[in-house]
Amino acid sequence: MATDIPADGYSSKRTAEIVGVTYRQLDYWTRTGLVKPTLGAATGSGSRRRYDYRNLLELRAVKTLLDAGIRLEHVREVFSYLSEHLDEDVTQVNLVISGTRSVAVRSGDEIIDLLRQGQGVLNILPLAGVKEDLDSKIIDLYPEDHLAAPETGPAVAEG
Amino acid sequence: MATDIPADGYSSKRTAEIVGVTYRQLDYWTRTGLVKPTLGAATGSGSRRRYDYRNLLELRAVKTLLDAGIRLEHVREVFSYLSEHLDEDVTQVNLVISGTRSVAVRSGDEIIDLLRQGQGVLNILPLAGVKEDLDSKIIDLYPEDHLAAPETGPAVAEG
DNA sequence: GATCGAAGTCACAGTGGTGTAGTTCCGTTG
DNA sequence: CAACGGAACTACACCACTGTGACTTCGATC
Repeated sequence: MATDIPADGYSSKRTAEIVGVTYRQLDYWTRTGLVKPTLGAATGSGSRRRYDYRNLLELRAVKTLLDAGIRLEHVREVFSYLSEHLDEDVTQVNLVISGTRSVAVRSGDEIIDLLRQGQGVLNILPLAGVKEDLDSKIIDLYPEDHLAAPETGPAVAEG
Repeated sequence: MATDIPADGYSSKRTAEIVGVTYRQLDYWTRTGLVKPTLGAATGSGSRRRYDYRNLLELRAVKTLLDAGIRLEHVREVFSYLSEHLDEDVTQVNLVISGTRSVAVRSGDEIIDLLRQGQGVLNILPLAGVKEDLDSKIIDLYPEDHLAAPETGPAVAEG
């Protein structure tokens, strides 16, 4: 099964399409260190970046936060935390951002608890939605590639 | 009792101090229409703006959202809604921002419901905290003025 | 009507990009 | 194997937004 998943990931252009940002924006984010293309960073003009499925998940979460009106600077702060926790069962977790603190929260009750102590604003990002959006976008754009999906998602790269 | 509350409100400088922003920032927000000093807009160099207690509440909410990393542009969108609902018992309400939509939500259960349908990010601002912070800041900075507080808050202006 | 505090104005800085024009790598062709 | 062509990274200039600091100008008050 594992050999069904090409290991060469996604190109910048394709990643941008899937995530729903411009190439220039993805380039900017990558150059400024917001994301690191797991399967290969750029080494100069003509080299190619390679993003994996997890990168896509991260990028989609970033875009969702930006669309919600959160400043990129703030997303950056939050993001080191988020990227460590995308491994957990993403569909069961809500990301809660309280000021500069972030936590992964599993149940609604926990969120209510946080609300009670709540200083400032809670930003709640249901990660299940992020994954859903991402997967359907991949299938949408490249249905023919979507033949052997691993548990982590479609994750089928271009070939 | 009503006569105990000076009707001339708060000057720009004082408002900035209480809300916890620079004078220049408050000036910028006011010039660009984010807030309108209820008790008197500027009519040219040398004129004086006058903010009332409700303005302070609005401004404090704005600052809280900004501190939470939300873009001013987004705060502007949300704000027309918020300013209409600051009348309700502020200490009982949470402001929930979902995308560009805003709602006032009373109980935690309602928030959980919103989370379930949740597209994108929920930004939750407990307004009780906003009022508390504001009031204690007023008393902090100007204890001698705090003699006749109306139900809406300290609301005692300079004189 | 002088003084002084606050509003106005202008220029500039940092963030978060975007458009365009190279530049380089890499696979293909001759 | 060398030249070619295209994809995609890079560099540079430029934009809007969100301020800030410095200086000017005006209105209220004494």
